[in-house]
Amino acid sequence: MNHGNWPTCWPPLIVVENPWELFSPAPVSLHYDGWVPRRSSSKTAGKLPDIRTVAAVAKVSIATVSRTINGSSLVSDRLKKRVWQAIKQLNYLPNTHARTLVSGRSRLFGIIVENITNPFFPELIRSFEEIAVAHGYEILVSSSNSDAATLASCARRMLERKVDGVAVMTFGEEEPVLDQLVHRGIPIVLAEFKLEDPKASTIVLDYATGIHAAIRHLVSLGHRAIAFLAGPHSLHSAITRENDFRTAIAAAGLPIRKEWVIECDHTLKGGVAGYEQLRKLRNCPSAIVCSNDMTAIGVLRAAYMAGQRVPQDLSVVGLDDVDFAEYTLPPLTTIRLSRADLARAAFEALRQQAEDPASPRIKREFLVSTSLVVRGSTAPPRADG
Amino acid sequence: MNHGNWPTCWPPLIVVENPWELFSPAPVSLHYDGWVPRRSSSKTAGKLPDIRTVAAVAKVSIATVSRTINGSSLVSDRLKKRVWQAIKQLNYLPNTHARTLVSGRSRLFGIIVENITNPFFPELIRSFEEIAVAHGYEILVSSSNSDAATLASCARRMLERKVDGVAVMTFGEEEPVLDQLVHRGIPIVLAEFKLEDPKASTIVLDYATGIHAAIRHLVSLGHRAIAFLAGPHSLHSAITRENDFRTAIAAAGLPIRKEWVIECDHTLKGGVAGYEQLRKLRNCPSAIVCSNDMTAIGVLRAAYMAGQRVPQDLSVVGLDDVDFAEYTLPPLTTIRLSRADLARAAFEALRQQAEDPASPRIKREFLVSTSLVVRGSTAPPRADG
DNA sequence: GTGAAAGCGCTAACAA
DNA sequence: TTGTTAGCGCTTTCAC
Repeated sequence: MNHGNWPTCWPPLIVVENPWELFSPAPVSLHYDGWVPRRSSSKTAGKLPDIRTVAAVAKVSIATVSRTINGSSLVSDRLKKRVWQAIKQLNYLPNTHARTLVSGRSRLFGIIVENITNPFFPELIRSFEEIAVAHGYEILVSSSNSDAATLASCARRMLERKVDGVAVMTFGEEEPVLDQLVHRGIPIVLAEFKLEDPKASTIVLDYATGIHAAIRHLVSLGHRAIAFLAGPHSLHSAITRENDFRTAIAAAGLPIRKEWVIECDHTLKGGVAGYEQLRKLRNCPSAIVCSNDMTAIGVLRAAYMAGQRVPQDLSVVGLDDVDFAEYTLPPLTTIRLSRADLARAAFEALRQQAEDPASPRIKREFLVSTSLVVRGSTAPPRADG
Repeated sequence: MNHGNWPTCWPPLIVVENPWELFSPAPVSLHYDGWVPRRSSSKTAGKLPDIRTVAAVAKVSIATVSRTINGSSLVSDRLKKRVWQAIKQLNYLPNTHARTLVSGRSRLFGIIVENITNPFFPELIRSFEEIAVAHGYEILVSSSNSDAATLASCARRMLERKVDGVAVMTFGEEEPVLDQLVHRGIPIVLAEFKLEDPKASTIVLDYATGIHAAIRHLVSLGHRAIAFLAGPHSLHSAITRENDFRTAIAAAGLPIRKEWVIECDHTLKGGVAGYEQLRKLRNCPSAIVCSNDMTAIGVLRAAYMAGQRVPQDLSVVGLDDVDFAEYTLPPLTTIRLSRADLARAAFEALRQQAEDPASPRIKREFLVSTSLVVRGSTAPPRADG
């Protein structure tokens, strides 16, 4: 099979001028003249056209049809044209399951996300889907909802569907599925978790750059009491973010108080809870950096309910830069983690492994960086703060 | 194939106590004693176990393995047990593509959404996935991004993957794909669009109830100048919502000014633009009802930037009640459209058609209602308003 | 109850 | 270049 030539649109633009005509509902009139169906015609009647039907109409062998579809160069232009005409006329669509069965490749990539209702992930999925479709792949999406059993079930289903690779975008909860996936020799990409397996790639997320920039920004504004609402410690990524925060604070020569670092859960609710815990403190910080945007938005909400104004009374910084961040009140200052970059890296990692596993120069590690986006939720602290 | 018995977890709980043990990475030691592989052993070596491997280990025929897997009652308990043991031992997973190829059913449902980055849809997808997985189905997600070509491509890919049905959740842009889907005899469900085809079902959305409640709420608060930020007129649902708004306003005995109904595009940006257009008016309305929550959140943002306070200076009502609505500033009063109900209806419609297409009492129409959720974005208008 | 065997629609190896 | 043919892994008759 010619993997490099899998047509992205159907049929490929080169051959047929307007591929979307294919989908016209016009009744198809077949010209089988002289062709005798291999099986009883009563069985064939009313069925969708298959490769044999196309071959019969185009008066070629099924191998030629297959070669044409797969962009093999071994077909003469004359036959190629006839085949595409027949395909068009019959409104034929190849059966992916059959192709997968014989070729051993499904052109399906799985993507498992932590929680699809966190806007970070739909944006990631959208980018991933766009890239995949552009390369002739389909995607299977699953949301693990941070539950080990669900995650395991996602993985099993993907295995049954014979995906060519899985992007595990759970940011640190992946252990339970790794074994099965790796054991079956399926290419995987992980975010932030290195695995000593030839089929596993890693996307290293450089949070440090963005977090350091955020701290510098806050310090230059005059803040000295900066809190951190961390993500759940079950997530590698949450721990990395917290560590980067600590390093940045230390680099700025600032103290870290134990009670200023609170473990939340990356949800809106968690942000509210974290804020309330912070408010109880005698020495309340003047700025809060959050492990993700959902937490930050929760803080915005809680501060509003408590009558504290952002940014006058309190500065808030998020992390992710979800589309929404621009529309919060006030617009959220946040550390951007590009979904498009992440999706690109994940896809590239999988594609390499799936299409050229033997290549000696496979890239096993991808870097995605972060940067600070300053909006309206940060300002100098109050003089008496 | 026994469709009613497709196991939801693997292997079914009835037979094996802890199915997740299956995924243990423990090296599998095979006992092929006496069994001769059908093809050369060099080819079989290193390959994933298939149904023949299981049959050999369990010392039964592949037919028995197949029957066991599919929950056929024609297998004795003795053999059933042996088969499940072999499956467990080999860590065997059936190949979905092969099953689909021969059975003609993929146990795959497609779901096409308008725009996955609108939080309404991830929530819908999550519910749909949960229900589908619980019934042994897998889902294929696609986002049409309100683009006809993309939509057509989604549909074609789903057709190639031989989905058993498609939920077209684009709320009124579906025409381009309907033909192909219906033409191929695939069951489909549409939101709000009735199609005269035996394979098509419709989910009727009763916006009127929620919209009437919203208008009554606003009127009881004292509002008389109520604007509507509509969705794009290319969407059936947007038009329905607008009509229901007009009816509700008329029912309340209020006037509708032409300039108070503005066509937006259901995005955050659209809400901002709509608000700004409204602000230019001499007789500015004291309340704005929006065709969806994204628009309403955009309005909240624009009003904040313009220095208008919500709800003191302006009341805002959304529609959808996305998870976020509770966390906007102020919390958004909105008309709830339950994603869970919608997902349930969509799945049920597809399942019926897919599993029992001949049934005389197939339900072709499902109703999902709406209700008003009052939060903090509505209040009496200013005395001078 | 159980097994043997015929394909599902397609690709790839081999022939011509 | 083109065609013939053997399966991919499974379900499903049809025998026994």
